Amino acid sequence: MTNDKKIFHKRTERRDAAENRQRILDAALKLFNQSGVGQVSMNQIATEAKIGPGTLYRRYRNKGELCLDLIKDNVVLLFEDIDTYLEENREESPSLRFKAVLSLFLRFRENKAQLLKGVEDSMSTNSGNPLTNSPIYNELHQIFVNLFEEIYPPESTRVKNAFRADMLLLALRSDSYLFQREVRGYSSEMILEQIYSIFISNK
Amino acid sequence: MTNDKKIFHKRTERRDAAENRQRILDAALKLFNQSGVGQVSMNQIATEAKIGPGTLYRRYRNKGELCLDLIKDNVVLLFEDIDTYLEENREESPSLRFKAVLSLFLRFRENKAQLLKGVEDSMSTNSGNPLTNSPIYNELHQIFVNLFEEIYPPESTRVKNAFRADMLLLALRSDSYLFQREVRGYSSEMILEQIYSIFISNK
DNA sequence: ATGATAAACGGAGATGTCTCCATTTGTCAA
DNA sequence: TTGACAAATGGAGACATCTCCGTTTATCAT
Repeated sequence: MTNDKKIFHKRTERRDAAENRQRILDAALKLFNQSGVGQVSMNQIATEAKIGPGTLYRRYRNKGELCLDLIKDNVVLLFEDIDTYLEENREESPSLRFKAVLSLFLRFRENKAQLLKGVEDSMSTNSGNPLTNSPIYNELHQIFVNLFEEIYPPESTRVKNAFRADMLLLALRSDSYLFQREVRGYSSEMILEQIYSIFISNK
Repeated sequence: MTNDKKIFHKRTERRDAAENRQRILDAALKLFNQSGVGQVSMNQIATEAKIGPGTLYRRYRNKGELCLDLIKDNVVLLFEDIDTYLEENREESPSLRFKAVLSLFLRFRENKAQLLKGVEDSMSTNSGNPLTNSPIYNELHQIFVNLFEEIYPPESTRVKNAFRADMLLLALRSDSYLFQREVRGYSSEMILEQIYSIFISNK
């Protein structure tokens, strides 16, 4: 343990780097609370953290990565919650478990709406599709595929469950979720209900 | 006709303005073909068209509006095709008409993939949701809602058809369509089939 | 024709993203 | 302790978006 660095020939994070990291996180959080994630530029964050822009960009290639770092703990918790629920409720029907997972995610989405939008916005600006690149969505995709496989056995449906899960994830992305929330005026619960009914054919 | 301007107290577009408009369109088309829509900046277009950046931005608030102008004719044609089809096939089943409209749109999407992506990209960067702001998607939304109402009478489904249409339009957006096309490796026909099967419950 | 006027123009500049690289600094081995 | 080296730094600068505003110009009424 004390010798990890020797054993693996890997240097530990330099002390000044660790300090800067924390200063960045503090600065970002402060500015985000002050003006909203969308309004804050990387430059402002660098200035507030008293570091050069280059330093900031080496650590976080864009604002999305910074936002992701800021919610990393919550993401881990979310997936722990999901795993726990799924393990403790193996006996429940797949559709009920599906709804529960959806519900857990939507709660998370409501809590971290701004930062999550920050993540997705720069993902789509910088590197194609949020679906592909965000680890969050990849992991969710796997979870939903598994549930769908129980509900729609591959031999009984013309739709590939990976595709079905892709469609579901579209509905959970910030832009579409917030659109339903703000433009169409749905509550979180109503959105859940609608999504559920579309993806679980209620025979 | 010769007196529209007098009658309506509206000046006609100035000659130099009209010339510039055409120069912009030509320049944009040339550069787009040369390097791809995504790689070309507004500055480059302004330079190529031999006008100042301010002039370009007054006419088109962003690259998306320019792209939209470039495909406006095709958009009109698309909706004419859809209207014609729907009028000539009133007797067909709603699901068949649904699939046909989907097919017409996907053909359009394949033809104008780059420019359409250009439109949607700046829509989402600049003004929230492509769903809301693009006239194309608004009109499609209406068409799909009408078809859904035939297939799923409001009293028989828990899902609002406006919501269903919103979900469908998500699947038709550039980023998700191209994701299926390029990452998942589906052909246009396979995507059509999958979307159809998800939104038309095949009892 | 011509002058008043609204429209169009262009380019400077504010702000933002992101890269590059000369310089500094912490760390580890000797 | 020290010096070599990898890691980290910061800021200049390349480009991009987009705005603002003083200047030019086409058009219409007279």
